Amino acid sequence: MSWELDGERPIYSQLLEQLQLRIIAGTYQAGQRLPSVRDLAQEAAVNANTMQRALTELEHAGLVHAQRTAGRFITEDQGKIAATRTTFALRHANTYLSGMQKLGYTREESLTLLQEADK
Amino acid sequence: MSWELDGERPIYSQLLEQLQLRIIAGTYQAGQRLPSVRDLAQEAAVNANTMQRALTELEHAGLVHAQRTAGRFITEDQGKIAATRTTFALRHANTYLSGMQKLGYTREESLTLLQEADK
DNA sequence: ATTATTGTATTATTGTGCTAATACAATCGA
DNA sequence: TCGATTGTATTAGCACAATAATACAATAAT
Repeated sequence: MSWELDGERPIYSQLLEQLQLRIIAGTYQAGQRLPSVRDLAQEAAVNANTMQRALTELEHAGLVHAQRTAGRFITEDQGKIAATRTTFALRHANTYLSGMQKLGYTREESLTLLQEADK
Repeated sequence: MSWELDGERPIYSQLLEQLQLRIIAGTYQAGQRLPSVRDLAQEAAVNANTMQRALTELEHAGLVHAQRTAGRFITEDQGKIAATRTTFALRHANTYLSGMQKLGYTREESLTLLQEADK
């Protein structure tokens, strides 16, 4: 899995988001040990400090916990992971609906458009 | 109508987006004259240069055109405005679907979630 | 004709995200 | 025991968004 980064938003913020996604998607399993800050930074072609910042925020979110010198570990709380997934999904839904509303689309129009939309 | 700005993304980018929205929503009608850069800047509590940058990009998008000393005017091409609206809507739809896909939701799950979602 | 307003350009300064290069304390492993 | 690896902290420098303060040419209005 690759690290997709654009110059639109702060890198640490994008890293945080993708780390959360990997936990939700199961790329990093519950209880599993994460690669070291330096390894993750190198993997993402990013400075170690920037990755460090993302991991610190990820820890504030309660999805990982650091053990001084042993490394970082994904939370074992499956419920927390599932809750995060739901939170993300609802946020996406609200973002879509409010965005469409600002364009003058009704709720129904927003739904029907989605059924036709293809990538 | 107020100018909602957060510190997440560049201000000029948010201004551009909201200007586009106002044109799409009809707050600024086709052919209508825009307030001056300085007035718009003051209204948005933003530096004139920042507003200027947003307007320049808006002009690149073809939605407005500047007349040296008379001011800026919204395009009279209704089709272009409508096309912009559709483009925005499709982008929202794709953003939603791909975002949900990254969370592991199927297309159907994404649709049903949306039907239940409330603000 | 003169004045005010328009878009536009220029220069300087500030704040911050990001990189870079280390340094240190803790502890796991050989 | 001792070296390697861990998370963490610190300092410096660069790039750029944003602010601030003007300045100028063109032209609409009076």
